[in-house]
Amino acid sequence: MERRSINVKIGSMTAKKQRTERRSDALSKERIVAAAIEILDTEGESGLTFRALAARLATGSGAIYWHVADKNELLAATTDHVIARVMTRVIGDAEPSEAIRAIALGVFDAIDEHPWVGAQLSREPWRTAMLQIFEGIGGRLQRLGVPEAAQFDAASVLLNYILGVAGQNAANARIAAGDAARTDRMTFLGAVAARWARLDAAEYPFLRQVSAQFPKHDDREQFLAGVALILAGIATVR
Amino acid sequence: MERRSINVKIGSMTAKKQRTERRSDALSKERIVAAAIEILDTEGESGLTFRALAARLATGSGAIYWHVADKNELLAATTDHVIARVMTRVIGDAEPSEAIRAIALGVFDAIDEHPWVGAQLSREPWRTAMLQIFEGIGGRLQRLGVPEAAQFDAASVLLNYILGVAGQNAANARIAAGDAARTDRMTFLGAVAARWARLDAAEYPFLRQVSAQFPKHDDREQFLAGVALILAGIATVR
DNA sequence: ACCTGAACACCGTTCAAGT
DNA sequence: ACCTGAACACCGTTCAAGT
Repeated sequence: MERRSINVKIGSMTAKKQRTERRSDALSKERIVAAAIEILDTEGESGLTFRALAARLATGSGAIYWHVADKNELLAATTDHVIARVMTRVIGDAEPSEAIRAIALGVFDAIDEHPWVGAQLSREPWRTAMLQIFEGIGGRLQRLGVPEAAQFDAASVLLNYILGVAGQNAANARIAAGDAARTDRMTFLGAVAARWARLDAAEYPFLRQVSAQFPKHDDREQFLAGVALILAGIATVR
Repeated sequence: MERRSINVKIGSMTAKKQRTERRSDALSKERIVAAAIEILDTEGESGLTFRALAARLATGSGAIYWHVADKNELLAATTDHVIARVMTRVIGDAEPSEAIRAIALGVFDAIDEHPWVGAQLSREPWRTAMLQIFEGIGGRLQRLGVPEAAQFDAASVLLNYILGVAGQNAANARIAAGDAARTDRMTFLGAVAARWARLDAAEYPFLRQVSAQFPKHDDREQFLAGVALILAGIATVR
């Protein structure tokens, strides 16, 4: 099948020697995860089916189950993969609060690139991806001098805030993708703002007021502003 | 069908006169939403299918589509219904920061009761449910004296934090429900903590330390501590 | 040990046909 | 106007059979 030629570049770079000596393009969890990420990025969450994945890997759909327990594990593995990359890139000896900002931003940008991660992160908690983020944040809070009794709560606020934003970005991307196939960011925000502006003035005064700033605002900046606000609150207890 | 007798109590209390004069137990969006909520509460998200819903309503599965566009709208309507109840209960003239705490807690408790709401809230944003929460928070921030330029960011942090926690609670409930059918809260938390304690000490020092406090901690208290932390951060800019 | 692909038990959604 | 329920086009998952 000519599909094979596409797959050559998918695996772990070149066809380095596998543990088994079978065909060099043998299936492996890594190749499956890589292919799944490609599908998720290009076709969206609904595009990832075992049939589509099998077709891309030029194999039978049942073969995937030899390497992966089920779709849940597959999705969790793709999320872990994306987040693990982010976290290794973020490792460094920056000043703690700066490091926290870097972690948050790294996750934000990763989700901007792979919106489906935002949904998955919340769906399967206590997996490697979340633990790495939590650990990264918690460690910096310790070095920041947050008293031990407050560290757990402080790390939790930051983590949950990040998860909340992640979920929203995933949802927005899903909506934008569905909308006439080619709605860009600005027109999407504009449409939301316009809808808010049309809301009942008595019932939604705040939303109407805010609708004016909405199209101008930058999600990434607002996300960072939120992190700063939370860090300011944490500074209060140390 | 004897199912009918069950359904009598499901609708809008007693069979008040309908707009149409047909059978008093005629289908309506409200009855469908109420039945869907019952299924979601008792069988979980995966239990809500159009076939199950139709069976409970003693009708054909196609009939539901006369009142509801598709499953997405059905889920959004159930979420709006649950959150709307919370928000009307919360309305009052409490001191602003106290009102914000009440809104947050109201949403938290609603999700504790209907875990699926936590997942749905993030899945379909910019719907009535989220707008009501956002408006409620934003309005109190104004009254709290937060400068106008900071109101949007401040309301967003709080909203996203709530959404993050909501998503986690939904996921935890889903896991607990799957686990041997009858894992209670404490043993679930204990299991998570035990797993954390077993993590590599070099890679996850923070998680290992925190694992000791984890079983003792109260999600609700921790949620409130997070709200307080964010409010403290917001107080910084006013 | 690993892969194949037909088969199974479901889904959401549609739609001709009824009342 | 509203409801019925068979039919359609999918799913994830299993498993006997192959190499």
